[in-house]
Amino acid sequence: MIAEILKNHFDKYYEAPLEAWKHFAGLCEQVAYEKKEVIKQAEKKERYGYFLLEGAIGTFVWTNDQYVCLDLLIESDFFGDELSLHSGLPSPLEIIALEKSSILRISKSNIEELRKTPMGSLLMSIGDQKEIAEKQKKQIKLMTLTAEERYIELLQSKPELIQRISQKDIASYLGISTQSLSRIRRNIK
Amino acid sequence: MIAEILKNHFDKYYEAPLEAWKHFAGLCEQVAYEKKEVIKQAEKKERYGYFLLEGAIGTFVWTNDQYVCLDLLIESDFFGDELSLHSGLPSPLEIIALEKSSILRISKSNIEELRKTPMGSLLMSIGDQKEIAEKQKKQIKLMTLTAEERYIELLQSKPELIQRISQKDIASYLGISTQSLSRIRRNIK
DNA sequence: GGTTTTAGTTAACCTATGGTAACTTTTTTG
DNA sequence: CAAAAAAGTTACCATAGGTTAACTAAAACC
Repeated sequence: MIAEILKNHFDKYYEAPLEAWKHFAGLCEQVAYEKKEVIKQAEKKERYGYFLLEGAIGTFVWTNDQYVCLDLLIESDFFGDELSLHSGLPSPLEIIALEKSSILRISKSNIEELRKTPMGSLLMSIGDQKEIAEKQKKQIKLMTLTAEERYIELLQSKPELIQRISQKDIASYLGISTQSLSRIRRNIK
Repeated sequence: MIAEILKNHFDKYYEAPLEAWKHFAGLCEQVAYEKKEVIKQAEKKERYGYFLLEGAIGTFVWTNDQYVCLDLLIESDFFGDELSLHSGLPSPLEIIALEKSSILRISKSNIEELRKTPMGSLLMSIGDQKEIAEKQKKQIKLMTLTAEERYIELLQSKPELIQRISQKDIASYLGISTQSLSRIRRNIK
């Protein structure tokens, strides 16, 4: 059943038989987080990769005296502090459950196990490429769109996210103050 | 000799015997570009990965009515339109030689060949991770620093780049107008 | 080598967004 | 359920950075 969710989510990128996903799911454990619970602490080493089955999470970083939201996610998708996981070093990223969430996680050692299989290494590579593409798009938006345009774009591309995530976090994700977001919301109504 | 440059550049990330780098170099061809020459055209498919031996290049994209510089590079480093190369689809990225440049390039089929070796797949993965880390840093800077702070940061972290690249391109890379960059340069002197 | 094109500078003005602050609404907690 | 804390709204003012425009300097081209 979890294998089906994984297969279903991944079929658009890479088709593998259900058996393979069952094997994948077998390497994972399911964990539950309450709202506001910390999934990965800042300045610590990450030891897992995650797949969000149900709920919402946010990735944050405290730099240059500001708390910034780098990413917001609602089910279903992979997430994690990939850089820390890969390098084995601590990173400043903090990952927090923004709703009561059900999460699948896979340990670093099982990831390495998986990476040895052709499917595993392909999955990692696809994951990296997806992440690069996402970050490139985000950079372009930050550089070319106004705050209002970025909000409208998010509203159109991820309407459900706007419904479920607090405006505080959405403002931070868009790189603006909560007051600006309030003003923008008023203006476009 | 080219193998030595590659080994030297990569030793900080991954140590491989010179023989392995000779094999790598053997899969590449050396090409020369004049200043302003287009290395990869916008909306075309990328068929190569590149290593900049000498010179300077910039990655640009035309979106939302603006010409944005996504990346600037002086020797020696890998670069390319990775997303197009990996997906096989056209991408809007344009890569341009900003100085007379000497470049090593490797075809998509040779990359696939290389990826089958343990060293090759590790190199690709390291490259992806480096790119994700770079983009994450850039995003954080865009979201937390002012234009002036971003310029000073670049000045300190890559002084040579500031010397060699035109202010037009640096301004675009920093996400500001050339007039603003002029003003900033005057203010900090 | 002179002309045209491109890059860089400066100034005046304008606007989007940040910061402060006071207030209301919602959520959390004992 | 009441009290406290957090989230969201609104208004006012301050300012970083964009835009336009006119000018200068440097590079590219015939």
